[in-house]
Amino acid sequence: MKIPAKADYACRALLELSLHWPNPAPLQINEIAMRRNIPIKFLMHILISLKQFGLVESVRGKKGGYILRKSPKEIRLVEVIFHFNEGLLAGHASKQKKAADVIEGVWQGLEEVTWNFLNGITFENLADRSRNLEKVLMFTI
Amino acid sequence: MKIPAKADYACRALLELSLHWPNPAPLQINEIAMRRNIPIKFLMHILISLKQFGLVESVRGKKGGYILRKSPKEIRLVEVIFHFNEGLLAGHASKQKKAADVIEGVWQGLEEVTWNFLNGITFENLADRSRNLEKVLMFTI
DNA sequence: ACTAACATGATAGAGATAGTAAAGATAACT
DNA sequence: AGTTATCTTTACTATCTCTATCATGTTAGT
Repeated sequence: MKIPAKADYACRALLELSLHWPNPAPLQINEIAMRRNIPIKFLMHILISLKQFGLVESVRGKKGGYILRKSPKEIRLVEVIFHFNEGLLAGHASKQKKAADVIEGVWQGLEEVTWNFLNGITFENLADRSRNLEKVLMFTI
Repeated sequence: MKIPAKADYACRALLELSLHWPNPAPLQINEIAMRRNIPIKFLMHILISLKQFGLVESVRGKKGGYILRKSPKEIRLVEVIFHFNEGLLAGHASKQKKAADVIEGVWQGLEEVTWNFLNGITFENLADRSRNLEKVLMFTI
C-alpha cells in the first residue's frame, strides 16, 4: 500500500531494462525516462541506488547507459521494494525475533504476507505480462 | 509495512477497549494512554477520529471516557488501518477498475493481499491473543 | 578536443508526521 | 452552586520524508 514514487519508478525502469534484455547495448537514462514518463534528474539518482543494490550496472561515457546485472528471472520485486524501504529485507531475514506484543505481531505478519507476495513476482513475469498487454492492445486498436 | 504511529496507537487503544468489553463503564483516555504508553494529547485526537469512524463512542464529563460502539468481534483491523490511510477502503471497494499498466496491477494486487490479511483479524482475536500472552507471562515469570 | 553520457553532492519546496497548547463544554460530586 | 475530572475543538509547530532540481565533475567514444 502506498508505494513511494521512488520505488515505483525503480520498478518501471527495471521493467524497461528487462524488456531490453538480453540486448548487450546499454539503455540510456534518457530513453527510459522518456518511455516511462519519469523525471530524468530523479531517475538518475534512482538508477544509482539500483546500481548500489547490485541490480544494474552502468556504462559511462558516450553510448553509455544501463543494463541489468542479472537475468530478469533472477530479479524479484521484493528486492527492489524492500531496498527502497530502509532495508526491511533485513527485518524479514531476522523474522525469528518474536514480537513484543500482539499488535506488533500483527505488523510482522503483515510484512510477511507482503514479502511473500512480492517474492512471487520476477521481472521476467512482468516483462511477459507487459508484452502480452502490448499484443492485446495491438489487436484492440 | 511501515504502519504510522497514529494507526498503531489507534489499534492499541481499540485493543485496550476490547479487553475492557463488555464492561459498560467507560474507559478514560488517561487510563489507555498510561497502560499503552501513548502520548495522551495525541491519543485524544486519535480517539476523536475513531469516534468519527463510528468505532467508539464517548461519555463526557466526570467519570466519562470511551467504550466500543460494537462488539470486538465485529471490528476488523482492516477498517482501522484503511481509515487512517486516506480511505483506501474506497479504493478497495472499486477494485474492479482494471490497472492501466503492469506495474500498477502489481500494486493493486499488493493492496488486495494486505486487505485480505487485515480483514481476517478482528479485535476479538487480538483480545484473545493478548489474554493468552498474559497467561503465558504469569507462568514464566 | 568535443560531446554525450553517467556520478556526486548540495539544496529546496511541499506535504506528512507526530505531536503540543489553550480555551471550551459537559456531567458528576460535594 | 461550585469544583473538578473528563471529553471537545481549534490552532499551532517542529521535524522529517518525499520528490525532485541544480551545479559541477568524471568518463569514454569520435
